[in-house]
Amino acid sequence: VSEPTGPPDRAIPDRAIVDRAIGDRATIVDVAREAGVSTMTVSRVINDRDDVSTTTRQRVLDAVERLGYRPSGIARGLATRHTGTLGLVVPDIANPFFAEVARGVEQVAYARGYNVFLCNTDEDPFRELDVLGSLEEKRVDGIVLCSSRLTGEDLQMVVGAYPAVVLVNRRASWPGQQVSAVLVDDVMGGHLAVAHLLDRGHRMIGFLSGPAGSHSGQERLAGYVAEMASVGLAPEQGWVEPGAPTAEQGCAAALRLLRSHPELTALICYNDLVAVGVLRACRELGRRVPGDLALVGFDDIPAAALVTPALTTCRIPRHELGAKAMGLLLDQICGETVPGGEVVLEPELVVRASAP
Amino acid sequence: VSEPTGPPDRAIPDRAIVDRAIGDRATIVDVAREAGVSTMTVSRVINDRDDVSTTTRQRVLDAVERLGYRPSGIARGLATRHTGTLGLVVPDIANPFFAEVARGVEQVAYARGYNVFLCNTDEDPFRELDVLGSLEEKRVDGIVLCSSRLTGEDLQMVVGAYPAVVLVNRRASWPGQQVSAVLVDDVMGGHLAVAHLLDRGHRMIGFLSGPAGSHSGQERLAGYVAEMASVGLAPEQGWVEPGAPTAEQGCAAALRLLRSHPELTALICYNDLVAVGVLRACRELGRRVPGDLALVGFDDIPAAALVTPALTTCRIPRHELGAKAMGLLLDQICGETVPGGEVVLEPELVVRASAP
DNA sequence: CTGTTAGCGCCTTCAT
DNA sequence: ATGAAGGCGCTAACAG
Repeated sequence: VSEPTGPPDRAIPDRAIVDRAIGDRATIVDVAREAGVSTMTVSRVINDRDDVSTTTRQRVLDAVERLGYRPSGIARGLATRHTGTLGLVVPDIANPFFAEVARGVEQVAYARGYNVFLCNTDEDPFRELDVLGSLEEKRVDGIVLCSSRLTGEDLQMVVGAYPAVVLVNRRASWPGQQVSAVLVDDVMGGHLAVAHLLDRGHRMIGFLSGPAGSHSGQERLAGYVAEMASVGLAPEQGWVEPGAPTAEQGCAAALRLLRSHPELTALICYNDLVAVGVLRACRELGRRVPGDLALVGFDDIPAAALVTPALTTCRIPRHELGAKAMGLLLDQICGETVPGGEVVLEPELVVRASAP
Repeated sequence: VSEPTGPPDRAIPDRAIVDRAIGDRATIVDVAREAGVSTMTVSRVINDRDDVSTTTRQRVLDAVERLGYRPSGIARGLATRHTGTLGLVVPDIANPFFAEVARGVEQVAYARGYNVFLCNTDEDPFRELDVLGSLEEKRVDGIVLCSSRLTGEDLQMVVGAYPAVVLVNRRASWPGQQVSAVLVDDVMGGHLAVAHLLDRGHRMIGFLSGPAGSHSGQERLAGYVAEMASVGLAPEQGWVEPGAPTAEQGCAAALRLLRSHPELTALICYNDLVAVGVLRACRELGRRVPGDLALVGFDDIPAAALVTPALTTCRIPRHELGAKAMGLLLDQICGETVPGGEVVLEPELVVRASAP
């Protein structure tokens, strides 16, 4: 089990400053006094319970208004043992993929009255453990954990520390325990891309498979191979070329692949960035897209629609990924559902100019 | 003062579920008993105070370890009146601009031991008030508020409700009170873009000014006019064309402008999306970029480097915007600084192929 | 150096 | 329909 780097020292605010805004805040006692009732009655009103007479309720409401009272979620959390807060852990919110996942997460949480803590991990397992620890101290009611880099062992400990956990883009289970998860069917993505190209008459279809270790890359490749096989095609070994998932490396990989295998009439790319690289390579080689080479990417990043020609691509439902994850989490927290549920989302082919 | 739509009902988790993970958590009392000391001593140790003997400290630390104890931030918050949590309010985290701001915010907060709540407003003032209210209930120590759509009146109330507030992209002040803010010098952006083009020999420089009501659009335009004037040039009225900030409308606006003023040799665009639209228009008109028309955008979105030709653009320091905002906020919370400080960040010209 | 006492603001249980 | 007493887990202010 890896050790988290110690959490940074908590800054202790100057008392005077804090008191300026917090010190003179009205409490439930003030409201009770102002309304001439007990704190219990105030509590009943602000929690919207029905065993309070209409007139009393109104008196309390008026007092609340007059004093500008806001119940303290902190005190409430201490008393009820649930905080109405959740954690979202992502590698990097500046990555548009996770930004959209976060949007889905936040939207559903907001709709159901929860606030969510945003934590970035920079894909660093130590940092991941660290933020997870801070969320534990904050006593969140549950967490959504995206693309965790934790070892199985660490992950098991983490899962045990929270009332509820949902994984995004990762599966995990141990004897007698399975963690809820939301996943994308990447094999299906490979299918879709190939099927579209086959349908347009292509037979010589290459594959830029991305980083060698990528799980989704492997799955997309599997879908490609299977779909080719379904029409009796066995892609040559040399038709698959790995490479880092950037435009630069995509260009380089495409140059290698297209020079050694000029017979290819279509290319499927690990993601849209790679596809953009292929566009560059083709310009260099004098091959026209889609005329001389059809191109299908993955992800549907914003730039996919902006480059020329616009990219046909396999869209991952990022927003839904987040929304579904939060839905699962909240159902679990509310006890409507037991942990271990799994949702697999299907990608969708967006047809644009690069492979019409 | 506008009314917030009522906050959604808070979901109350099923007791049994919550107890599963929270109920049997070790408390400071357990640790004290295990270590054979008082709770106060444990408190001193976990708060890293130095008035504890080394041997006692070790005994406590061992007990903490053995019991897997984690102090409750909730209980701590109630006792100390500061929670170690902050709020970040943005229009839409899926917008890459705010995603990068958020990254900067989170990074600095993390480094100083704080957790941040992420809230989206969808540019809806009602929703903005609503999330602000929820943050108030959570007793955050401060907030960073991006591109607020609130009226001055509402904003004033909001600012009074928190220990500390920093505005991004908006200035606000009242008699006797000024709110801290981080801003971008858009006038300077206009200067930079024009200066670069003048330097390359352009004189006939048009401006696609974006949405008519846009504040930053106005400022950029002012910078453009001033810089042109500085070399004795007074752009014709017709050289400035407004339009929605999308590729589609950018293309349309460029078509209008270039057909009515074919003499233009360079164009400055409200943002990169508009610039992408201009690229399309030029393709349609058979004008080459940068040969027949030089192009400068704004923002430096990821796609700016991916399109062909890659866009020369005025980069807004988004990450720094967030980082500086959080820095200001924390300094204020710690009492190192008084409210009202203002930081103006300067954009930076990124030279690429569209205006080499 | 260590312990005791008294809350922080709210909710739960049990009375009335 | 309303109220009184006690506790959630932790820390501040004082003792010793």
